[in-house]
Amino acid sequence: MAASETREPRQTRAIEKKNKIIEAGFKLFCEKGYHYTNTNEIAKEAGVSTGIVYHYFKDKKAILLATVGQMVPSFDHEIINKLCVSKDRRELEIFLSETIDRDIDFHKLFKAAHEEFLTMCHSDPDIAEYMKGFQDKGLSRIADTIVSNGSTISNPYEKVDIIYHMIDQYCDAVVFSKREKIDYNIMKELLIKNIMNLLYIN
Amino acid sequence: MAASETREPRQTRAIEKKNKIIEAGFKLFCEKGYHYTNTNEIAKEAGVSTGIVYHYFKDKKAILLATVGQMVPSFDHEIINKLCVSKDRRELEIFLSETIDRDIDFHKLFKAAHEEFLTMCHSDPDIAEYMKGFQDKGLSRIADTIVSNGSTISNPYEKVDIIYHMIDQYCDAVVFSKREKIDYNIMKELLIKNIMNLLYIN
Amino acid sequence: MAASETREPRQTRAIEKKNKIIEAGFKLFCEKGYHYTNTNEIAKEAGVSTGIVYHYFKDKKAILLATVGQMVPSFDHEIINKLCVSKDRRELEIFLSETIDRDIDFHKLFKAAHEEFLTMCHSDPDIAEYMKGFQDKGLSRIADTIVSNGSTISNPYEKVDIIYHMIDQYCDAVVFSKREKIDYNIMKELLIKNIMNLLYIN
Amino acid sequence: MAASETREPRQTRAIEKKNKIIEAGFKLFCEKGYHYTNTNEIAKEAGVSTGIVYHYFKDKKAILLATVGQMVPSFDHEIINKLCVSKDRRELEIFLSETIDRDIDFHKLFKAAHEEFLTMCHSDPDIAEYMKGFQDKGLSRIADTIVSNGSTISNPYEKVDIIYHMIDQYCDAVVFSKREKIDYNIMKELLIKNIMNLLYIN
DNA sequence: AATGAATGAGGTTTCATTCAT
DNA sequence: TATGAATGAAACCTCATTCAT
Repeated sequence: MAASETREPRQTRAIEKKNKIIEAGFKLFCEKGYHYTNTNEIAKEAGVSTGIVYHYFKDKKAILLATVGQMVPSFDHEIINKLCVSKDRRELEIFLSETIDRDIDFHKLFKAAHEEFLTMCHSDPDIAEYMKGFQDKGLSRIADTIVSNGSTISNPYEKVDIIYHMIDQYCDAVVFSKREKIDYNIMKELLIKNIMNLLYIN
Repeated sequence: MAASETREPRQTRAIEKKNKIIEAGFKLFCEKGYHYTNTNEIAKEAGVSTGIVYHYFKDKKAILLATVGQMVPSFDHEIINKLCVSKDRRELEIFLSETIDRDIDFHKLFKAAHEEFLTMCHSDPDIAEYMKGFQDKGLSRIADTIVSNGSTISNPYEKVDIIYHMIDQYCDAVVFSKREKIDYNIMKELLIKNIMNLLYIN
Repeated sequence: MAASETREPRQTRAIEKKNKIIEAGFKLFCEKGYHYTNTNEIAKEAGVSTGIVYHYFKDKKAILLATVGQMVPSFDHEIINKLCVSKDRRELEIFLSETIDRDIDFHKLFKAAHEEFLTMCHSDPDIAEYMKGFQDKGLSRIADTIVSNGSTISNPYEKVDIIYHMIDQYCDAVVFSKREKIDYNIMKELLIKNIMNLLYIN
Repeated sequence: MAASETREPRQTRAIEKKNKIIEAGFKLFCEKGYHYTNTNEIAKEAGVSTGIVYHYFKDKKAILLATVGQMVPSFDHEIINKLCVSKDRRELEIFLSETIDRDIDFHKLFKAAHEEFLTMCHSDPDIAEYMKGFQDKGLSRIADTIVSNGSTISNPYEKVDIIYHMIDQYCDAVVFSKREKIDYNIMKELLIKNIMNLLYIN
């Protein structure tokens, strides 16, 4: 889909320019939301003309699709290794804690756009399909590795999914909607304990 | 805020008309999303004129705010009682299972609008404030009752929050983005086990 | 088709406004051509706002379609009566001459738009269909009357068509593309003689 | 004017390239109309770059002007000879019939573009001038030959003009806008009879 | 309280043309 | 000569909101 809707530039300068547009779009989507960002602003932010935006992207939505890659936290090999290799509970807890902290920073930057994107999945089938594929790949890769590493963890696909969203939700709450009666440090501890428990549940 | 932005009609017919508008707005927001629904459509769906919409609501956003009440699942007393009173694990698990099933139906109807609303919380302070209050009230009421009932559950506010979002997330996945590799029945079992564990963690 | 693409206003003032838009569009299409006239200009010329244009017309093309009625010379009863009733050749010739003169004036006003419209028939199926129907009705009405009046003229449909276009073409030449070597008075005489001949050919 | 607006390339390859552009433009103008064809499409169809188009042509209009030569049927010597030399009515009628058939094929290919071009004559003085010269030359050449051949046909310029447009109109109707009530074979017969009559009218 | 016509700023997108390479 | 990325004015159209009735 992306291939038919976005022009793939060969030359380095062109790639840079395309990336500039994606970055500009991403930045503005995060700051103001997709619907409150117009294409002229994206062009201006990217330092290019309006027209060139439509040279690289079929339409405004195609820019949004191109930013998805930046909106989903990269499930890098570190996470994967830690999760399945490390058998030391304490080590894993510390790692989870660090991951959560990193994810909070990520949310501070991208979450608004990410969530709007999720929302649009519900009204726009194109986006839904695209997003689903993207998240699937990321989460499945983690679970796949767990499986292929011969871990004893049962139902890894289901667990990884649950854990991912628990962390995601926690970070979102910390960044955007701190409620008075909640102690977010305690909450984090509970979260980690709960995740640890989930991992080794049968 | 809502009070100052929406005119409260005294007469029954007027109230009915206002409610019709809210319902129409809610229906369309759910079906198409806030930004893809225009006020003329709302008026037509409600069977009223364009002008009268602006008699009852300050602007389009005010209609959205008025629909929030319908978007958050009612945390009724049943839930509250079961959660804190029941000490029988098995009974509680069954209850959780039923609650999840009910919540899935709720998602099928309202989730799209609900999520868009959450998204807008991030870019629109008015909405953020309004929404926070709303959710706060619902979730806090549960935790409050747990506390006042002398339950032995620790950190009830944090736990209720986590549990709420875990269920929410699960329902969303079931309704909107079923992933191939995931068995949602197993996932549900894991979820319940995990919630049970969380409740009695220290 | 017209019904679904144009809103039919009930109230007199609204009808007047709609007509103003049609007139404005027509005027500008004649002066500058359809493609060189933009909707803002039409609105301004009509003394209305941009938005209201799209309240009455689905899109710019719908305005064009609405102007067709004014672009085709009205084949009024006078023409019809003269053509079939009058058996006096001399009288008919004079009448043809007058008709041609009147048609020249008509061309001076409308021909550019008319021709552009014809052109668009070739690239736009909607317009083609609409135009065909319109011209069909006008020309057929003349031929129908000839038939129903028991005239001795054979093949009236074919003849009326040929004659109409001969006159049309002549007027167009007089108005727009006078060629040096041609004496348009002589040409007119030839035309009339030829038409008279055609009418009574077997 | 054309000379000053288009660069005349000396080298063969360049000439070929220019011709490719003209052909591409002509093809697309015929298929989609001038206003619905953009220069990028022309370049792509011609297999050249966008930029080079503007090396050979001052602007888009210049491409249109360059295509005119292909849009007017070539009034070749055959036609001319037949028309004036042949004194045999029957022979002439057959010839007219064949000419009309050939012209129908021509219309199938080129009429849309031709007509659009005529239309533009009315709004664009450059095109008007250019076109007038072109058609003038073609039609006048026929009439000139008639005159120089000592034909007895009176008012040849006027007659050739009328006849040309009658045929043109007939072909257009056959190709583009067949009306139900008309029998185009009968119409053709009438046309030929009428032309024959016109030729020998005084 | 009610209507729906009217407004007009602003959005997305196109495209003839230019320019750096 | 040749490329095709880049420009940016301008086009069409939408829609939240207002206003005359």
